[in-house]
Amino acid sequence: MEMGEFHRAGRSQEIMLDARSDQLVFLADGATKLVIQMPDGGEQVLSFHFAGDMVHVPQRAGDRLRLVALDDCRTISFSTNDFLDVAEDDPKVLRTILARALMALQHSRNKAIRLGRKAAHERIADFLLAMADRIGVRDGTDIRIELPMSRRDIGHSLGLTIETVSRQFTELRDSHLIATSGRSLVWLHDLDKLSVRAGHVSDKEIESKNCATSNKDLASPTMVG
Amino acid sequence: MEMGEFHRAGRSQEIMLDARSDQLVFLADGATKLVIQMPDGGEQVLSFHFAGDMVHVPQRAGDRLRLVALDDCRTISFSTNDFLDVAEDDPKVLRTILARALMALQHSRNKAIRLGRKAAHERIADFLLAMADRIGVRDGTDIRIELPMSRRDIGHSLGLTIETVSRQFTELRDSHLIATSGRSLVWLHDLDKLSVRAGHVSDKEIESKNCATSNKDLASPTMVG
DNA sequence: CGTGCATTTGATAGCTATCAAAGAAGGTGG
DNA sequence: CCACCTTCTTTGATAGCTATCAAATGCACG
Repeated sequence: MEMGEFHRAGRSQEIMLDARSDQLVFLADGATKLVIQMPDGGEQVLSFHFAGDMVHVPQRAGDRLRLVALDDCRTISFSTNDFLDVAEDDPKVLRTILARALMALQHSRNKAIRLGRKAAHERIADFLLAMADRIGVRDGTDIRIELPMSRRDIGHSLGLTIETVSRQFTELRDSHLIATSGRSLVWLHDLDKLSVRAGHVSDKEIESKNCATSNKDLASPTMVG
Repeated sequence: MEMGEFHRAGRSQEIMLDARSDQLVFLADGATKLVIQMPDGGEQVLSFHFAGDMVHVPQRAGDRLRLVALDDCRTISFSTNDFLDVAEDDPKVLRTILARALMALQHSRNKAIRLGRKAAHERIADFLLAMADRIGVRDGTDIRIELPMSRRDIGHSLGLTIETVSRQFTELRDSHLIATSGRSLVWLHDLDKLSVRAGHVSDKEIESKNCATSNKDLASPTMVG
């Protein structure tokens, strides 16, 4: 088997993969999006990935699927079969890969849940909470997020237009649930209210929560990408 | 490790799983749906499954996720960890499981693609093509499908209301692309035109196809469930 | 400091959800 | 075998939401 292939890519550069076989890509650093080009010219973002993530890129859809860097990033990619051939000696590795695949499946299912419910404000709130989980950092009582993706990417990920995404951000800003600065900085002021807006929990659940369990226990379907 | 648990279930009965751990369910016979109960009372169908399918039901969402029989079916379920503990001796089994998980991931991604694009007629056409792939049988020049799920299930799967699903069926019937009988029988008259309506291929691609490759070669993202 | 691109804002049209009611389908008991 | 009854499906009218089209503003970069 060959060694994995190392790649570096800058903002909006495609990460070129061997189209001759299924690929397993490990993202060492940075952020990427997996996009599919639709016949009508549109684009759909299937998932976002961050440092440490594993991405499976099937061969079948080769020419239509693209892995694109959202910022400077480094990757190592393998042919899935080659990788598994080697991993057969070590069941632990296989199980790790399987666990990651099942996690990716959960994320994808959660994405489907989001897209299946139509309200734009729910999708945006859910997206922000998912990003907070993934790349958010505490900043006083807020959660600060530096979004590596554009409004367009967000829209393509959530099945919304860029204008609708923007309007939802504005609405969240007017409601004092978030603050923004520039294109990429977002502060989440109130995770509870965002959870309500995301449709994860009802108002009542939030009320009772204040005197009981932590937010983590009530965690609902969130997702990355 | 314990042996897998056998289950039988009839139409709309829930298949009870051990909530103490992730479960791997093998569907020996029949059809099932994996549904999640939303806080607002709504339901979202994550996937449909048929004889031979493997379903992964994560523990985390235990009380909200339900595996429900669409007709008489038999299943064997295992704790994922227990199953993998045994499978470690046999890398082939692990790889098979992994391959199935990656396939489920592809299906889920394709579902996300469907839901991400808003047009109801595209979702319905895509759904019918996916079902044709899965459980369709040739019937002269048609493909005949016996749908085990209700219009409500279809709607919950596609993020549409039951009324919209019904209207789309009516429209396809009026366009002579399909015929129906009773609640569950559907005949697909023209896969090419359905592919166009599903947004898989453009009109031009269909025209050129008639003197070149088979439909399979042009296969686009379709999915099961 | 200007230039190009991303984002925001506004007005309108189209699509789907919702509400309401009629019409089939399949199952049950007489 | 038929009438009934429940449930599912179909059809219709309306309101609400989001896409689309158009234009202005803001941001980042050279």
